[in-house]
Amino acid sequence: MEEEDKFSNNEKIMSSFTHEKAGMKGINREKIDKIIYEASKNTDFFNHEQQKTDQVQKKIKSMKNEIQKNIQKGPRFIKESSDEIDRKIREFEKERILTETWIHVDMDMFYASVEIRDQPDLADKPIAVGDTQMITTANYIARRFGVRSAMPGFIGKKLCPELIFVPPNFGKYQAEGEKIREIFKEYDPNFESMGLDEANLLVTPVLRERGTDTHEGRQALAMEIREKIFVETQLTASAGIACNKLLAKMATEINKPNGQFYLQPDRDKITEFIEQQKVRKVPGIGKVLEKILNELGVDVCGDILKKKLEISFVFNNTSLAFLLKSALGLGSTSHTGVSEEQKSISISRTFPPTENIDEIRKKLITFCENIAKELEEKDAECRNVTVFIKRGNYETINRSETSKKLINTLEDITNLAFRQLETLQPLGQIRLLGLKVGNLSFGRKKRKSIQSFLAEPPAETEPKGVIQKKATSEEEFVNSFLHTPLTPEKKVIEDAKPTGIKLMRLQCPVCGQWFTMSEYRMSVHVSECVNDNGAKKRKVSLEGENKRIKSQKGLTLDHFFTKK
Amino acid sequence: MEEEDKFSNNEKIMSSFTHEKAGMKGINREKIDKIIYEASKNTDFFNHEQQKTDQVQKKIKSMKNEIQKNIQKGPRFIKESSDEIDRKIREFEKERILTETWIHVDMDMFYASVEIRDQPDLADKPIAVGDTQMITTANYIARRFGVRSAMPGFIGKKLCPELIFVPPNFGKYQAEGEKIREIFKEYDPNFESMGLDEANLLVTPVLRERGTDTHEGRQALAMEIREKIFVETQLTASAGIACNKLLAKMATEINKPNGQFYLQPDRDKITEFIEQQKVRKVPGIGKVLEKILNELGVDVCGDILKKKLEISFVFNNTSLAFLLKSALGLGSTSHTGVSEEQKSISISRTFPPTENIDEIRKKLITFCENIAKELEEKDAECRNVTVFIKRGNYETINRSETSKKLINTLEDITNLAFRQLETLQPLGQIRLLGLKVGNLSFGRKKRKSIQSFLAEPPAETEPKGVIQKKATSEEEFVNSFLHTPLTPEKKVIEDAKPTGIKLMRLQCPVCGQWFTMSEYRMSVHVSECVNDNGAKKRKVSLEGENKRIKSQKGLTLDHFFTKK
DNA sequence: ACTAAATTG
DNA sequence: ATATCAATTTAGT
DNA sequence: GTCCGGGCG
DNA sequence: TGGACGCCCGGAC
Ligand SMILES: Nc1ncnc2c1ncn2[C@H]1C[C@H](O)[C@@H](COP(=O)(O)OP(=O)(O)OP(=O)(O)O)O1
Ligand SMILES: Nc1ncnc2c1ncn2[C@H]1C[C@H](O)[C@@H](COP(=O)(O)OP(=O)(O)OP(=O)(O)O)O1
Ligand SMILES: [Mg+2]
Ligand SMILES: [Mg+2]
Ligand SMILES: [Mg+2]
Ligand SMILES: [Mg+2]
Repeated sequence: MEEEDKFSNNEKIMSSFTHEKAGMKGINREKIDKIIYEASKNTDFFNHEQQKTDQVQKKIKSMKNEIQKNIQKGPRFIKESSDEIDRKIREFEKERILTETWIHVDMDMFYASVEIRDQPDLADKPIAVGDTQMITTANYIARRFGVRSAMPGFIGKKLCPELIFVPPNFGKYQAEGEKIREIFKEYDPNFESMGLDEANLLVTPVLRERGTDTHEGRQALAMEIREKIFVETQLTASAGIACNKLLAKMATEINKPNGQFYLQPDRDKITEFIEQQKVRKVPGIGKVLEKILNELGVDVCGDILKKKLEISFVFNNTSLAFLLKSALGLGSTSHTGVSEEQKSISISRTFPPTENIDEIRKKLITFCENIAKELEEKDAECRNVTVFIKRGNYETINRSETSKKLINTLEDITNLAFRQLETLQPLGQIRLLGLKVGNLSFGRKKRKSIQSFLAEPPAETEPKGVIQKKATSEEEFVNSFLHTPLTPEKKVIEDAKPTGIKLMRLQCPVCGQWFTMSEYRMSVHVSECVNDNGAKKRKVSLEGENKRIKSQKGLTLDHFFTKK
Repeated sequence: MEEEDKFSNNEKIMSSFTHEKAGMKGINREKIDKIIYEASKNTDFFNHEQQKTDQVQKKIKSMKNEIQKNIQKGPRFIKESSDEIDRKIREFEKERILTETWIHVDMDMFYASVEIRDQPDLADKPIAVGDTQMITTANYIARRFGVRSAMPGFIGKKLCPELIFVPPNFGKYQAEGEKIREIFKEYDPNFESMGLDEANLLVTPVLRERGTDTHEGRQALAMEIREKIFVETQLTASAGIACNKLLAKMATEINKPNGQFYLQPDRDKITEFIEQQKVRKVPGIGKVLEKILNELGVDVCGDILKKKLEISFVFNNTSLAFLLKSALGLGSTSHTGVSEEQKSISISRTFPPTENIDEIRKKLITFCENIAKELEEKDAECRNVTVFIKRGNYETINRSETSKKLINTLEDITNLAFRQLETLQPLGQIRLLGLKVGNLSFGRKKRKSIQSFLAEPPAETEPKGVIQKKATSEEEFVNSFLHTPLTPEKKVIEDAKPTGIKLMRLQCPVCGQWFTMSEYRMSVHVSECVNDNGAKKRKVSLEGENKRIKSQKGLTLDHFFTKK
């Protein structure tokens, strides 16, 4: 009974492992949640999550309060407010554009897919890429057990005792990512990439050029892109086809994996689609905002319009516009002048909680070395240095300092970093340390003029360094990059969904190689093969360590919505 | 004809020398403006003013545009907007408080008054305190010619060839200011002082205590304060009595000089008063905002309500609220928790335009010395250093830098200042140099903890200084503080206005001294004189240089309006 | 400028 | 027992 | 945090 | 011929 209560309390705790996000309907959710709760309770992590949830609940309470306060201003005020919102909606609606076509492509269970391709024995087993600490992704078999991205491995194992952990090979994913981006480039040289395994392509020009800007033509094009990806990588992708970036992205998930969904560029069709989508599916609505909206009675996007008045009382104009546009299925239809330059470089590591300041210092030194090296590689300098930690109780704290002059040397970075580390003392138990540099300048060109050089402030670091030269204990980073040779797939890949591509093992009459591809695509291959194109590309391989993928620009709402 | 055109163009140039501000009705405005224009045209100053005016005109144009755009949204939108404003007005109106009494006291032609008191020969002549460069104030005789505060002396001389320039004696004004503040303190220990010569007093407690919280009692109290001031300083003051700070201040001017105005705490009386006041009289509305409002058809405060819709389209919520509250005669009725601590210290000087960087450097050094000295005197440190210049064309530019650590030494300040000076190069012709320090900390106490001390960043100044030790060329500062002995006034001071105090030369039967005072006040003096109070105070004199008055907190709207 | 929080893959 | 890491944006101060 | 501009006496 | 000085706040970036 006590347990019961705790659990039902806990149900309100926001979970990152939403059942709304990945592609699986009608799973034994209660059982999964119960297992997660049992594995979570009484941990520092859980405790911290609870505190965060409490904060959010407080916020929600004050929001509800604010709503009541506003409602009590009387029917007149409510009328005025409603009218104002409707006016906004009309404004937004005016900007609706249905004449562009976007295709959003996203690889299926990307990391897992790569691993399965290279170890076909895994194909029919539940797998997770990662370790008992953290799962980056899981295949669809494992997902049926509730296994998710961002779930600690030990919980995944509880949910699915058969679960096999595959250590990540980041280099491979990077390489596959480059391959698909090469393909994207053919269809839209300015494609917007939102992660290694996905991109939004404005394909209106291609469609017009080909004279296939029709319902069928658009779907055929998505199919073509996906096939090309499969040919180049032996990995399946899914796609969403719609008239703007937001809808294209949201459509992608509908027929995942290895499927695609075409949302007709029709006002009514769009409404029908969007109004029944869970708000959490909207990029930009994460677990916190979802929780808030749920508490306001908003479950699916259609509810946003139903509760627009309440929403307008508690969100600022930017957020209100964002939510209304989402609910209307309105999104950016043109390429956003996205700033290409990276804005920050960071490195962080989790370790067994320690209070030992000297250990921390050593780690920080190696972080500085890493960052300094990366700055040099990228011919960059920085002005801001941020040191951040996560306490034993999962509190995170960061301290930063902005230097007046550009810096890039190990010495300068180390000095600033250590100054910040000191401000964090006394440390107590700490489980993560991180270092970030920001305010980047690339290619030490933009020295405005001689004057600014004359006026350059002196270095803010002390000449005498705390630095221990070359403490390169890089054993954390594994060397496991080499691409495992392809093992030919025997089985014909089946696809139950009508949108799936019919794939089969076919031999190229020119090069004699076997491929898993559609018949259409084989014809393409043959002509390519004559020119000795396809084969070469597949030999590309990268060298380096098995680091995590860095320099992936963060996702922003700008990608999906037009600003104003 | 050409001249004509230029002049009529020029009429649109905003003049600081508004005819609305000081107390004089129906003067030969055209003639005055013409003279000012003739003296101004073809000067760098005028050219710069014109550029600023052009900028404002551009802004006004875009505002009018915005208004049109909004109006064209249709009657429905206009209705909604109007309703929203009316709702706001109703909200504001709810907070109206009529039960407090504020008395705002302001010395008449303050500096001039002091000079005339000490040189009674000047009493019947037009005088201006200042020099051919700049007039700080003028007596009422000179004002009739159009002579104004902030007017350059040579223009004043053109307007009034008889004008006599009296060099300022800042020390005296400071001393007189202290005297009146002593008096204010008796009536409201928390009085809010807005300048040397004025203050807002919340006198409700005194009135209640005395049982004189009536129309008559309030006016009598103002009279009493003014009389006391006259006794202590031989200077006349005017007063405004109203239910909030804003109205009290605005009321003060009505019967200036040597008069007072009582605005009854009655909704209708207030409306009648405020709606006919020129907007420029509202503290916070200066020449730019006045110009903008005028162009929108707003001349007097009543027009604000007439044009509230248009105003709401082009001003943000803060400004809109400010304007609406002004128009409603709503102001703060309680003491604002005003931050007492000074926020910045600055020094600046105008000189014949020069390009000589070394001269500038020398000046900057002496400024640094001044500032460092002042910091020491005030037991203060600073973090921000700002260097600013005014170019030959009156453009002003400032460059600032915030150090991570508190500084107060001559060396540190000099180094930061020079770094900023360099960023201003190439200087070109420059007519003013200034130095400001901000982010002040007083009484080097608030060292938060040991950690913050440990983490203190190293000094950001170079040890090797550009400093030339002791370049104390202080010949700019004149030693002219000694209080000129009082010359007894012969004439009986006349007062035409009913609110004026009947003043006459009276001899005290106790001390035998002659005073200019009312009979009522003489009775008070006699008893004071027995206790040897009044006499002593008058002997107080300050020592020091004839510097400008510093450390006078800037005026902010907070003083008059309630926030939120 | 600095800090915390939210979000994405 | 065991809860990532890189990157970005926004809002508050 | 920096810079500009408006405002007041 | 020639147009001050010291202080404050708010907005934009
Ligand atoms: N929280 C995370 N932490 C670290 N890596 C992640 C995380 N989420 C996703 N990734 C990595 C692993 C994924 O394979 C890859 C692409 O993410 P994503 O497209 O969202 O899922 P997925 O490709 O694994 O499955 P699917 O797209 O089929 O739902 O990014
Ligand atoms: N630009 C300026 N504007 C106003 N006053 C200034 C200026 N520069 C210096 N001062 C000084 C001189 C004034 O005597 C003193 C008080 O200002 P203020 O009360 O506005 O005018 P005033 O006391 O001279 O005349 P009155 O109050 O009778 O209109 O501040
Ligand atoms: Mg994916
Ligand atoms: Mg993805
Ligand atoms: Mg005055
Ligand atoms: Mg005054």
